[in-house]
Amino acid sequence: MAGKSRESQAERSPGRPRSIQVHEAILHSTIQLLAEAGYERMSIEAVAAHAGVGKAAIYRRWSSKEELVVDALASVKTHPEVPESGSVRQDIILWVEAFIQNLENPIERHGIALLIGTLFHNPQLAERYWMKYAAPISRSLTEVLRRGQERGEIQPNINPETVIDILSGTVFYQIFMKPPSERTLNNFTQAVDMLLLGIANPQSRV
Amino acid sequence: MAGKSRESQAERSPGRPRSIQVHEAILHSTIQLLAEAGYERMSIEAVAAHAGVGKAAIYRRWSSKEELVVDALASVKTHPEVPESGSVRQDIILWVEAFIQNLENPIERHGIALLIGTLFHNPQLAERYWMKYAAPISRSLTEVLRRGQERGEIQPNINPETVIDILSGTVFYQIFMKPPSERTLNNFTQAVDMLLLGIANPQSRV
Amino acid sequence: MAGKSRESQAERSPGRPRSIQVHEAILHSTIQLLAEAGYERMSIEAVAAHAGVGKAAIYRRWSSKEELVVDALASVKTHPEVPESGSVRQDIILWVEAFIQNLENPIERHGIALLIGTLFHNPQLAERYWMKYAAPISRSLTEVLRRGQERGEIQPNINPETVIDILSGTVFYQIFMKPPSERTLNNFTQAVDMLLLGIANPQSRV
Amino acid sequence: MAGKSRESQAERSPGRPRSIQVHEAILHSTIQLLAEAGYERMSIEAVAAHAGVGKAAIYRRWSSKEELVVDALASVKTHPEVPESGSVRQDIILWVEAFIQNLENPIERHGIALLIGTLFHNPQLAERYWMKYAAPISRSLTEVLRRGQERGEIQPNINPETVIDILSGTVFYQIFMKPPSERTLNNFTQAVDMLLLGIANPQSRV
DNA sequence: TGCTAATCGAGACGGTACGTCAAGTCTTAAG
DNA sequence: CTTAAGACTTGACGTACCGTCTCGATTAGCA
Repeated sequence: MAGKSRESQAERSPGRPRSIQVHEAILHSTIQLLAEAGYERMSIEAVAAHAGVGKAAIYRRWSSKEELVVDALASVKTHPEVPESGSVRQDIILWVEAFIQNLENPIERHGIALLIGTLFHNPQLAERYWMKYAAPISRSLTEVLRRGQERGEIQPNINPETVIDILSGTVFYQIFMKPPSERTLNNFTQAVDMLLLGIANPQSRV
Repeated sequence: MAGKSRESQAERSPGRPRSIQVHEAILHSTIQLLAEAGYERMSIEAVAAHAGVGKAAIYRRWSSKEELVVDALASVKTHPEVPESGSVRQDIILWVEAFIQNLENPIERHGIALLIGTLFHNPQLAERYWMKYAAPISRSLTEVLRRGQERGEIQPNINPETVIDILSGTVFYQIFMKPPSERTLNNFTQAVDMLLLGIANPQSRV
Repeated sequence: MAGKSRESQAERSPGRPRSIQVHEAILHSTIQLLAEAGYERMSIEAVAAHAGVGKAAIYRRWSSKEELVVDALASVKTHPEVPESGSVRQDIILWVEAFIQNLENPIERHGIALLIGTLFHNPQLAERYWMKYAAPISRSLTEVLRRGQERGEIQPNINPETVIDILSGTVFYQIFMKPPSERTLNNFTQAVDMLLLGIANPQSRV
Repeated sequence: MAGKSRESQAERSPGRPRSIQVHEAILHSTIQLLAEAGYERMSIEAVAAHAGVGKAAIYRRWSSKEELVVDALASVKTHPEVPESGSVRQDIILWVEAFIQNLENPIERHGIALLIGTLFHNPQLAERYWMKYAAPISRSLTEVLRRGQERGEIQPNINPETVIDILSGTVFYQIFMKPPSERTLNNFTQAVDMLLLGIANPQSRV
């Protein structure tokens, strides 16, 4: 009655199973070469050689360079801490600083660059990376804002998502889009204060 | 003081002069193929064939694919209007909308994607494109803010550059980094209002 | 009046002409590696490397390994001498010896082996090589037989082509098909005499 | 005198014995794919798939593609009949015709082509195939000649081996080396008669 | 009736070579 | 000296097999 065998959850496929060592060696080498050379200059062939692996082992798992890199980038994602200084302003500043520090990592940078280049003609891929990457960061700031609202520091009707867009965007813009010569990282605090207090003249407010 | 350079009368090099038709045909084909295929999928060979031109004619003018593309992108840049509705809030919203509309153009998108990918390992190139691209957009918003300060709608001590970073960043972030499924373009107005009025609770302000 | 230009016989195509040095380097390397490794073990990649040439330069000229090798083999063909000892028997023996000496060359051997393997599924290719290879050898023996007939040593109604088939076949068979242990090269003279005098018992002839 | 080998009672290794069905399925598939595609285009992987067998099952039995193919070819060898028409001339002609018919089989052809290609760099293998292939054919003609000598139709001092070389070679040469356009199969009879009667002019004989 | 050991299909493994493609350079003859 | 055309080297691409190596699942004969 119980049938031939119970593949219930496991669903093991026949044949030699794919080696996790190989899998990890590939991802690891991808990350390293990506950080050294950048997306375009990194070759699958070099990854295979560096990982001590045949090219087929890579193509068996990922169908293209893009897929591989996205997976590799996602594999090094770290979970951001939720800052807890007691004041929203301070928490937000700490969050921004952590965010910036994160983006100083060359791997992150290549990841973002890839995300942007990919987004246009491969939305599924972009989406996957986004979920793994942006979601945890957003969650962290959402928590900060929610506590701020609980403590009465933030207006209760504020939509946290919009705040996240503004703050993330401000950081991304400075780090990714402005050339080094134009960057003035010190005024992130300025930006946070503008967002908290507004830039409109109180006299002219409705 | 007699102007930037004086190729005016003399400076004529001997031999056959470079054809402007060729120059323009190359740029035109580059733009077209770039919009169709994206930076990586576009080949110089295809550009040459499409323009009815030899590859040498391209490499005589630009030293690499990157240089060519940056020049081609810069060649289609449009000068943004300065909105003049009478109110800063409305002007900013109009500016944001014009900005977004701009980014809907596939060529702009490829340009930005290239900018971001390039920035990391070719700062000079990135800088050049930035100057041609971002400067006019910034100038337009600076003007809006300056007029707002004149009319007393914006606090006088506000640094316009920081405001530009915040607004540009917010737009870029939504357009370039969020996957389509996550985009909520309608809350740009919300973001503008947050920036104008602040998100902090007035009771808790110092 | 004479039209655009006179490509009458020359038919020069535009663009950089193919380099004869490259052409020869490729053929030369092919021959060498073929002799060293044999057809199957010889790789196009190795030929390119050995010739100091890109793979594309090879594939621009020949569409496959087979084509290349056939051309390379044909390029080293030598023109056999027509022996002139005064007696047909001696001439034939000399021809056979020259033939055998020829087949001792590893390049010839690989060529023949390839010819046989190829013949079945690529008759055009086989035909081309045959014409360049076998025709001169046959011509040489035909001449020997013709002179034998003139001198009255050979029957006048004998078809030279059949004689060529018999003699060439006998040699090929020994050299190519018998394993070394079975080869008895010394009895080629025996074979020539059998062919000259016949093996049937004179008493039983009609 | 107790026979060639005595694996009869003992010699049994433990574990599951090798399946004869598997063995035969492999050989059968090899023959079929070999006939369809030729030696080089036939892949072990395809043989395994076609036979419904794992690659390991093949490599457990044969150490390389060459070994497998040689064995497969030998497995389809047929034992030639000894013709008995009463006259040597007729017997030889019948033998030649049977030989030719044999070579019309694509599997034979691939076998011979492989033999020739292999001979040069793998004499042992070639020898093995030769023994299984050529020996029975030769034996059949030797018998014909022996009977001819008994009946006084063939000169008693004729070395049968040399005759075999001549006749086999003539056939091989026409079938394998001449391209289809050059083949004139009808003059095999001519060749047999030349060999029987000789081509030299009786007047000029010693 | 189990135990042991070699088998089985399946398919992943490190490699090697394939034939294709594009980048950027060089070489023609024609203008 | 520039032009179009196209050959050049270089080097990566993604595919196909090779011969080897695991997997879990069968099979036999020996205990």
